[in-house]
Amino acid sequence: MVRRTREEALATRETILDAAEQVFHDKGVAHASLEEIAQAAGCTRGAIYWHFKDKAELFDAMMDRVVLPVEAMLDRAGEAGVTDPLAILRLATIDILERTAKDPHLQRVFEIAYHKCEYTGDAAGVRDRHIASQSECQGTIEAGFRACVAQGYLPKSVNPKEAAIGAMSLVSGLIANWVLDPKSFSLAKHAAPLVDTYFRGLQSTPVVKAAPVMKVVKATPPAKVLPSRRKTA
Amino acid sequence: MVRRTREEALATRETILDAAEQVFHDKGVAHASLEEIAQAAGCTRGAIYWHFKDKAELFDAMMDRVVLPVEAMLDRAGEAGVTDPLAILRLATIDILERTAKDPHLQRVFEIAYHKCEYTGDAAGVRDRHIASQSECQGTIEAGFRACVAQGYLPKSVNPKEAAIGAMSLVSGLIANWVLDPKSFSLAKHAAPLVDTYFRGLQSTPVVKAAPVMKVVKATPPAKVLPSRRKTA
DNA sequence: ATTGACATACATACGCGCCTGTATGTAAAT
DNA sequence: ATTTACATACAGGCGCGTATGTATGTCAAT
Repeated sequence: MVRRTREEALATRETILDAAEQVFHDKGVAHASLEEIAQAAGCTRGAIYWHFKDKAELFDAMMDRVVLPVEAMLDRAGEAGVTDPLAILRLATIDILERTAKDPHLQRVFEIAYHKCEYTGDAAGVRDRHIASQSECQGTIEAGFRACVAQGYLPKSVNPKEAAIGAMSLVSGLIANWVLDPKSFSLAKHAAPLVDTYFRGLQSTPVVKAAPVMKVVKATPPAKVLPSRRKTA
Repeated sequence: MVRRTREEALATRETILDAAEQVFHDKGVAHASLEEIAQAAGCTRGAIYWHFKDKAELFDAMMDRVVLPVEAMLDRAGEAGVTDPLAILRLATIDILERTAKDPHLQRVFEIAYHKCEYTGDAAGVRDRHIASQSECQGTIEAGFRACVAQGYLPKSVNPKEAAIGAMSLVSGLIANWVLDPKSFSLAKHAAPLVDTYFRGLQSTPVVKAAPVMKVVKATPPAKVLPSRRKTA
């Protein structure tokens, strides 16, 4: 009755990860007990403690299983494209959104990461991991936009870092809002148009760049003082 | 030593809310115990249970204190503007971001809402509340964009709902990413340019709108079949 | 203006369930 | 025979909800 071969052990490990994904999604990470997860996996807590040190390590393993492939994909998109990096960025961005719209696995994990998990001090590893992941992704996209500017696909006035921040925020915001309430709108339908809208905005960036100019006027007279609305108390 | 007048009671209520905000932020909502909150507030759990039914109600009250004013502000922006609704939307959007960049109070609450709180089944009220809030906000913005299209501030080809989804996602994504790691970029500096980028994208929306056209050709020969990506399941 | 009765605004104490971590048992694989 | 891959058993703590205690504020009646 009990299974013991190496591959069977790996199978139960995967089963536990599946169960964790399910229970984390239903109850939230903090409120999920290892007993529930074991029950969902058809084993006991003993099996979980054999494969993982504690809940945090289980969570990490569960995330890795899904996030690592996605990150690898993004990296490949970043390194390969020398021809038309803008199109590559566009496709990669839309691809993530459409992939999310289709894959229930991705949906669950994104929902856990965005809405069922507390980035708190005790499990700081989780938070650091997310930050690092974001930061890396951010860097990749920024490099892409830099290439776009260098090769003339975007105006010189575009700030690559800023463009990357906007793109990341738009995409992560879309995913977070959609998984929170999937019936509020169709991610599949709006993904490409919205990304295109943002990219068109980048292409039409004006050439002002007024910031670095120093001392345009020595002393500005207080002509029309705007009504200050501070004091939120 | 003990305080009993009405206003003193209200004061301790506020103190408890402050403490809850602090502890929720530090430990996460699920991991925060009422004992910790009471200790931070300089009282006992008895006081908390006097003012609030349980942790969920305490959380709700804490959020209300900050969110309600913001929502009220948004509503005012939505109803008032008949002249140039696009400018009003732009200002309101940027205002929320800049206000967030300045107000530590808002920052903490946003960080709690986005990263320190599990939208799980047991406290479904929290999730529903967030969804309702988002939905209302979404509707307000959508109405604004609709007015923009009607008054010619945006092309007819702009889909107001889609535009609102994008705006909401961009803003919430920006806030979520920034509060997660405030030193990764300056929200105050990039807020206005990024919003403007998105709005420029909307203004330059092409006039395709191919969807509503019916039966252009009776039977389309499969000349070049695009890879269909429907099937959201 | 006192006084008593009642409500208010908490503090304290208790019981309970749940969950965690570990220690131990055990049968099959190697 | 030893290790693997779990299942079972045990001890402990923590946090929640509630019940109860209590000192003060409030207010009407006198």
